[in-house]
Amino acid sequence: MGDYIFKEIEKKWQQFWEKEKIFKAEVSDRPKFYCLEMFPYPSGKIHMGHVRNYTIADVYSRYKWMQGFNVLHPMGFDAFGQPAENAAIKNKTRPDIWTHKCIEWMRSELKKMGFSYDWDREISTCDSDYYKWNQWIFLKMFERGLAYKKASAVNWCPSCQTTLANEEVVDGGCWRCHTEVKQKELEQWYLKITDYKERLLEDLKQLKHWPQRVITMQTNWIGKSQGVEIYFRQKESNKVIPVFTTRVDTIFGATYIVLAPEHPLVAEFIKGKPQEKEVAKFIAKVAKESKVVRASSEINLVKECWATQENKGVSNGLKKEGVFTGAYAVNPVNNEEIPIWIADYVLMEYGTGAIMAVPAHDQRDFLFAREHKLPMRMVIQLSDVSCQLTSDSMTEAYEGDGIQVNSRQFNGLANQEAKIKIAEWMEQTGIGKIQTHWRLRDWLISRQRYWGTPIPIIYCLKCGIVPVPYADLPVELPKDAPFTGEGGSPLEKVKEFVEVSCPKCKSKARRETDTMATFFDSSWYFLRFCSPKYKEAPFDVKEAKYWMTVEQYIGGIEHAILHLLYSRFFTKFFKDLGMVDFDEPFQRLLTQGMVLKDGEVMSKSRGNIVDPDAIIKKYGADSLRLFILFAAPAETELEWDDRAIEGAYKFLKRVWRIKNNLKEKADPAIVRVLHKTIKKVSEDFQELKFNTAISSLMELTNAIYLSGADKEVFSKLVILLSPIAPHFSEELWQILGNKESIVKAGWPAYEPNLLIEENITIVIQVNGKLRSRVEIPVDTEEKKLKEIVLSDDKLKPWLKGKPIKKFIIVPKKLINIVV
RNA sequence: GCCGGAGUGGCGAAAUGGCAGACGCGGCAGCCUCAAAAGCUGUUGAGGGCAACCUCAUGGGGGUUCAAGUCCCUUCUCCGGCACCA
Repeated sequence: MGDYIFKEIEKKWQQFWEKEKIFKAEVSDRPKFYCLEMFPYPSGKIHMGHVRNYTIADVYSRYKWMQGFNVLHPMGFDAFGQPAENAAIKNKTRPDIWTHKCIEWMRSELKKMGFSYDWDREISTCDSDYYKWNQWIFLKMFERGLAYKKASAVNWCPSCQTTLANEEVVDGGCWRCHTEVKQKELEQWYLKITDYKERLLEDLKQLKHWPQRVITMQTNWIGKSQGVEIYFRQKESNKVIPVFTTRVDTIFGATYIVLAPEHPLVAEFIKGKPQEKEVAKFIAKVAKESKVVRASSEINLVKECWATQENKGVSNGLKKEGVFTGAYAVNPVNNEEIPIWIADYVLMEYGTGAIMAVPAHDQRDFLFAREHKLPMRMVIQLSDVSCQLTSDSMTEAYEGDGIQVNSRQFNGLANQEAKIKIAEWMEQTGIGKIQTHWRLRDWLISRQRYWGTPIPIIYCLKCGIVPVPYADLPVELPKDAPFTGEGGSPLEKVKEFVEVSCPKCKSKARRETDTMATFFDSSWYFLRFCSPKYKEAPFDVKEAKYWMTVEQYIGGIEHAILHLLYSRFFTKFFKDLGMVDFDEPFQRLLTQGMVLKDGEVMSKSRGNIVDPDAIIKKYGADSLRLFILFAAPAETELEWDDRAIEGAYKFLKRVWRIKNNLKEKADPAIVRVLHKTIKKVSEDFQELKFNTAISSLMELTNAIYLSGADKEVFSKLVILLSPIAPHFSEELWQILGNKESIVKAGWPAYEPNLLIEENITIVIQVNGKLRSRVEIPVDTEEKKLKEIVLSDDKLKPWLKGKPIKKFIIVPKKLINIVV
């Protein structure tokens, strides 16, 4: 019979699946399963990262189909974004035309992989049917005060000519083009994600099946820290200076306080003092250093500059510069007068912009105090009396736990206990207030770009900011906009778009020309997939109730913060609107590893890209799928290997040949191996451990090569292989005489009785070292077993003349004799 | 600096505390062939031994245990996240 001609086979079955709508998802009374992968940006070509991501999801979906679930496995395109504009400038085309061309091409490439999508549910975020609902959601948020406009210094990418969210600044550069990010004062739209900070943090606990590292990253990003705001006063003016600390137990050790250079009270404090000039000079100098350098991750660069310095035991390599203001503050717990300094290591945007400095117990304060010869006082002592710290002998701050000293009525308490007691005492006396600070900031969504969702807002001279009425949605992007590549949004230059009449008073008004960050689009697409053509709302509440939540979500780790945090935020917002009844959209998350070539990420600039299309042409999609699953566990990095893909292809051919040599009746031994394999593959699929599932399928195949298989055994092998190599398996399934798709064949069950072996091999160790093994019937009694073992010739030299101290029996496995 | 994760043959990798290296790639040998390709069968951690077999091996050093790649302590290296966050 025929050879394995993957080209014909793959085309045939792709057409079959599409025509027969095998993977159509419809609400039914069967148990549902929603398997979702992060939808791609339509750049035109798929890369190995897509192949890996979507193959993992596809195998799992097909496995769920075969188990009898009603599976929702949709695909769409995250189609807004800057490359379309860049292409428009470069190729003198329109972004919509370019994007749709890319989508078409990409869709055909995905189809060549044989993925089991319900293509009837395809969405593109750049279609007004979709982005209309972005605008709808924005308006709902606007009504509730969750979308607001604010002037502030924002991250600005000079190359993309647009603003960036904090989450989009990576190592001080633009996440997309890596250009150094600048600060710019602008009026911009924000979403009040901070209103959800408690829930975003708290509900992480519900995510039992998310990778720990994603949970940790989000926790850090939200950055909750609990402490006390303490009210110091300036000596002369009696002005309150609030200071935030998480270490209220060290309050008696505060020997000076430090304000950020931008702190609003600074000017007042230095006025008329001899220090005035020097302080002003210092502030000017700090202001010149860009905020990016001081506050963002570009610190890495600065760190390198300081790397040559001696910085043993230093918590960070930055030098701390500062000046004395000439003013004094009063410590409210002991009325001590302490100097007020200004330093660049205190940031205005965190806490209150002022700190109490405790050099003995904070490393940064320690370094600063040493540099400027400021006093130091121990207030936490080691609990070990034989080993006590003194402020003179310390080479670094002691930040650990201990016993309170020099702390008046709190002396002798453990510092953790004192922390609570002091905080309570401060609340009672009004010295301070228990408070929580957060790292999370509101989400900046304005972009000065064309290819995105227009923000549905109109500016009227009389009425101010006016939302576009729901009935007027969508605010459509004008198709013809001038793409010059010069600064500013092309939308500003489209008169018909900008010039409108006010929806309220009908007078002349101006339309907002900013568009939304594309992460807005992807924050709710998983809900749209439940009812992609719904016309009344972003999604049909009834359909979403059936399909949501997503049982398995699969995508790259690069979205651990951005997309996954925003999606969680939107879900909570929809819950508040009463549209969904759950807190979290994604039950289980798998972050797949990257595909590398020669130890490096595949990229155009490195020139090490392996094109999936070329591999499909040479070996077929099934071999590619098999290889990419087999080469490494799903979560770890995968090294592309040109030779190993050949191995995958060989394996398929090897299975293919079995059909020519089927026996009438297979040996019972092979049937037992089959059932073992069914068990192993089922368990591994459930845990998305495809590499070991495949290796057990290879073992079964090897066993069949040794002793042969009958039709029954071979059919089962083909079924087990079908989620991985679907075209290949459908073809064999048909050759075996089946009329229906193998997807409908059902997932095989294993017979537990067949897994029980009659004879088992027991390993015998002497003093933990392997010395012999015996084969015995499963039900051998311990006494008998002991007899057999002790008469084993191989053991004689090891046991001779030595008394047996212990005889350990691990049932059905191992015996260890200790002599 | 803090928080995660990882270090196992030439390579990708397996191992509920119980035979380390399953499965595959590559290598070597053989069969088939005029030859090649394809395929099939062996073999393949290191060292020693004619052999049966022995010794050593999961980044390093300690420990717990009858038994450790796996648990604990310590240390080194690499990767990722956060970072003058008070």
